[in-house]
Amino acid sequence: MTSSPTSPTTLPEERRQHIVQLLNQHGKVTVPELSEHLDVSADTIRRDLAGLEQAGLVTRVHGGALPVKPTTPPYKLRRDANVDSKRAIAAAAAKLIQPGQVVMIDSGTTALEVARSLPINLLATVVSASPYVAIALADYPHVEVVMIGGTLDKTSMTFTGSAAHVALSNLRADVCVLGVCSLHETVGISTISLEEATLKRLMIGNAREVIAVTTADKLHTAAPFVVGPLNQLTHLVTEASASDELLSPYQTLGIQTFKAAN
Amino acid sequence: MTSSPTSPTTLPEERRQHIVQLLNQHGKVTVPELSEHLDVSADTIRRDLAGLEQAGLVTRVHGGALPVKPTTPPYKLRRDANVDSKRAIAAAAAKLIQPGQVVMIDSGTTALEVARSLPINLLATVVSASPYVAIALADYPHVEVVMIGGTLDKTSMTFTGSAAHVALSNLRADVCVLGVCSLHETVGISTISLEEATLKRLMIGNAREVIAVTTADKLHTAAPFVVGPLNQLTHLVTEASASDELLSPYQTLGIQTFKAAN
DNA sequence: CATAAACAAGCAGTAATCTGCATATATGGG
DNA sequence: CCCATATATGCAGATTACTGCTTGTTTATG
Repeated sequence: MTSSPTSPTTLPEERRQHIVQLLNQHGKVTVPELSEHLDVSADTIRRDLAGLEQAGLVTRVHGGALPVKPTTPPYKLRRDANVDSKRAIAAAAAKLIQPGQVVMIDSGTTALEVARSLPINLLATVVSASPYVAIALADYPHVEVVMIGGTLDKTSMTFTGSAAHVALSNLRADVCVLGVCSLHETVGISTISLEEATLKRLMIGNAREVIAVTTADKLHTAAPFVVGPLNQLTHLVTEASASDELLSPYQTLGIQTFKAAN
Repeated sequence: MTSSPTSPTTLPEERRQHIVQLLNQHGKVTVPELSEHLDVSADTIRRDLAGLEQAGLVTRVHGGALPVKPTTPPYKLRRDANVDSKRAIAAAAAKLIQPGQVVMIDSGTTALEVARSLPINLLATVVSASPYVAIALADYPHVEVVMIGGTLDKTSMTFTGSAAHVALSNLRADVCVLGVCSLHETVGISTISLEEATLKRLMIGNAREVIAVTTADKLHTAAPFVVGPLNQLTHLVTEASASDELLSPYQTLGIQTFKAAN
């Protein structure tokens, strides 16, 4: 039976890591699916899942496994995380927007709060690729809302793809409000997906001023996909709890830094 | 692609999480509605609800379930009195959507309810110019959401303008779900704004089938801006209360008419 | 009070799971 | 080189979970 000429030896541990990866990537895994994909029997998969649950890496359910944290999309979880500090940051950033400007607002929870913090009578044009931003500004009588269309990326709730790329390429804004994933002194601006990085790069390139809004825990960290160097930022708004030491690299680059009134 | 021909499977536990999510989102859930939406029998739903109540996640009531704590749902569109009849119309229209199709969904509250009534494991591509539709479908694992960008028209909550025009011109859909403003035997399809009429005309022209969804009070009425003749419609879904007399003009045109199970 | 819908309990078929056991595949000592 | 041991895997039978259907009962509503 097991007479495959070259047995591509897959280590058990390697296979288990693969299961965890598939789960995080796909949101769920089923036993038959894994059995076929990894070319082992369903029993082996079940034993793997039992071990992974013991290790706290998956939640075992009848028929397969789900992520440990409830399967609600990542975005909805983040929505409720540190809303207060994000709102304080957003309020500080909103003051930097001048009447009459064309403003790009990134996706991401902090950037969304900036949209919500804008004064209700503001006269402006707001460009965004996030449906939440569009809905948040629907009641603003003097704001013209321009949406970047495309394919919905469900983890970041942003419209992406070539259509978004084309639409963004033909725009020129006064200000861009960037919801930053990670900022690092030497790595620069970075984020967790390639598509996101590409779009952020376009937004930065097509705006005169770039305001980065971020919680303090994102400072001095890095993510896989690099957007560009730090000196493309013109303003940085973060929490009051951020130490001066953390902010000094940005100030030496000529970036205006602001702390939220926490 | 490693796509097997078997239909995408939904884990029981996954389905229960969906129920909780729908409950928090809608403020209430009914057994028939969940049965339709999740594509399982009413008995299974009842068993799910019993288990969820045991776990303290829902409060079981006759006919469905309510949140554990009597919260006021943040449901902005709820002030609309005929939500229930719109939802019934939407449920009937959703049955006309076949797996694998490319579906255009118009803006408007009834069309939005169609999106919300689609079975959760539907495999499809949905094109829309409404941010609410995009958000409603964000949790559908096998639906690709394509957004038509443009300038936000705040009265209809649709993205319009030349950008939307261009994006719609380059699309070809299997079916279009049209939220109709007015239908009249001699005037045809009409609506209240020029921009809306233009976009609806484009959507109709680029879809193989056109399903109009509308409450009965819109039948035999007219609005200022004409979209096109009635015979461009292929299906019409309306309330159970609509008289046969009202529907006969459409049937003689070869339009398939459906009444919601009210 | 009558009717239709919703419910609960039980039954049967299918799929998933669990348990014990036999067979490989190293790994290291004699 | 041979063998004992631990680990990993697959298989077979018993058990459990899930689902839809049927029957009789309860609940809501006009």
